[in-house]
Amino acid sequence: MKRSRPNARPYDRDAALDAALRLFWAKGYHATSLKDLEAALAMKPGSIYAAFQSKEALFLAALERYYLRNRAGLAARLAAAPTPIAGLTDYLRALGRGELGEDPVHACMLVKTLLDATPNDPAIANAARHYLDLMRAEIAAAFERARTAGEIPDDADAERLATRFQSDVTALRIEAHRGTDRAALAQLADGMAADIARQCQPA
Amino acid sequence: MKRSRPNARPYDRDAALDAALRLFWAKGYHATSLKDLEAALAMKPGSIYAAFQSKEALFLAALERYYLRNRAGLAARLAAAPTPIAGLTDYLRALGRGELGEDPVHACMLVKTLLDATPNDPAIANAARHYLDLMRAEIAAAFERARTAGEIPDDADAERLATRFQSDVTALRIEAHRGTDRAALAQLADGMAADIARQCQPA
DNA sequence: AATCATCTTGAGCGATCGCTCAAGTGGCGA
DNA sequence: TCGCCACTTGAGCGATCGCTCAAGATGATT
Repeated sequence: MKRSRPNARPYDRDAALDAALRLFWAKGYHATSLKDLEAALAMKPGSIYAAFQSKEALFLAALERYYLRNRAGLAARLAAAPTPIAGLTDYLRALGRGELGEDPVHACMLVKTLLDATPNDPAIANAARHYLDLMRAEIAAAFERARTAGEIPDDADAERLATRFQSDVTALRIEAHRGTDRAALAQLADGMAADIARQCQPA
Repeated sequence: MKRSRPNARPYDRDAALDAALRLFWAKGYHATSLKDLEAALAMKPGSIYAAFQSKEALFLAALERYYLRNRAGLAARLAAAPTPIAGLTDYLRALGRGELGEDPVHACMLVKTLLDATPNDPAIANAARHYLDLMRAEIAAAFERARTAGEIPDDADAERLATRFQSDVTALRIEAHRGTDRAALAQLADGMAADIARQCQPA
């Protein structure tokens, strides 16, 4: 929207947002300084403020980007699986094996942001909460699809299952961030996936 | 150790550490300023630096305090329960009902610290990781006790169960921090407790 | 009451924070 | 070829950061 007139070497908004995302994800909002951003984005402070309105706005843009990617990653796994439940449990198992290509840090950026946010940053905390809600809704929708497809019992509680699934994903990512070894991580993910699958069987 | 000579109105080290713990827990290390600490501890900067060596050292002292309390809380629950497994599952259920008297914020301070720490604060990240390891060992020991008491099968993997249990606690606390309503939280905790109990039954 | 060791005080240090804006740069149409 | 104007630049703003230390306050001892 800024590039209305055609001249001057433009900054690469996409690449800049990517770099900002990586940096914010790794260091968190508070610990990331403008100096850090200048280096990572290869932009001078003036340019950063011309392109994005403020450090907070840049963070929010990066967070949205993270959310969209996360959402797409889950959707891709679900689309590739034969059934919704298979897709969800595959997602957990892949997460435990580091097969989701999330290189830099491992804890979920939404969770990191939620825990890092203070009452001084209401916009940031609200954004993180909102995206987490959207992800949970996405998961719940998958469980709903499983129900209408007859994969899980009619009386299964999709909301409850989604909450549990999201908790598992959160815990798994934190465990990865913590540095738990690959074998234990895979074992943990498999256990979670098995429990989710079990709860999807008729009682 | 500082109070070797008996005079001058002394600051209350215990109360100061408590206030620091509450503040750091709520805002995190990076977002807490010396100004905040001055207000919370009712001490001037000079006194703070005389009593504790630095902001980082004060944080580490507060974190240790948090760990000791957490440890004591778990031990109390285990001691009050008829069996180790009953104690562990009770702990989860109590956590889901907010019966552990952890007022201020709800996410685990060790996890918050782990996620907030950057490579610039190696001491802080290491301390958080270390305390988390100690807590996991405490949990694993409880599962071991359950095994020698015959409460769970001989071939049960106490380390694996402890990892899973700790993940559940982490996720549950984050869910509470997020603001999930009481009913859903209790439901989530009950589901986790049931799964743990199930994994403790012979195959 | 005077002494003295101890502890508290708070102004303010240098560094860094997020951010601004006047000056400079460079691709484009004429 | 040259003026235009969108865009970038970077020195540096005021505020705040973590922290220091000379000076003052305090209470036990004599």
